Amino acid sequence: MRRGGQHARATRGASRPPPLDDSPALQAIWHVVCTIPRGRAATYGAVARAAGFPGRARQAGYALRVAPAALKLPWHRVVGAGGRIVFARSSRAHQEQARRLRSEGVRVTEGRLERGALTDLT
DNA sequence: TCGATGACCTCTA
DNA sequence: ATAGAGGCCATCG
Repeated sequence: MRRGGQHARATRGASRPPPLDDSPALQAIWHVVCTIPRGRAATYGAVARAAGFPGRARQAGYALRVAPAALKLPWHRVVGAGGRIVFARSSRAHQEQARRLRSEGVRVTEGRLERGALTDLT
């Protein structure tokens, strides 16, 4: 992928945690997403943490965003803190995510998942 | 190089 | 419950 054709190799400072744009990092996140059991959901933060990137929830979202459709990830099982669907209520993605979750037996009301649907991946 | 922009989170008030 | 401030970091113009 590498959307803009930009190439970013370089400066892997040993001072900072490993960069996310490395394929292994993306795969680690994608893998974690695959481990979320059917009928449950995990937050972006939990996914990032489980993949070895605590505090980088935002990057978990990025990983999902750039994930090849061919991977067929259960992306709908990843939600915002507190079990909130992050997409705008009016958006197509929001409805699609709610639809998929409900089809797995998860109750979704007003963009919120029922308490208990969340798993911390620990 | 910089500033803005996100499928985000946590803490305070 | 809502709002703001900080923090995080890859991408893009």
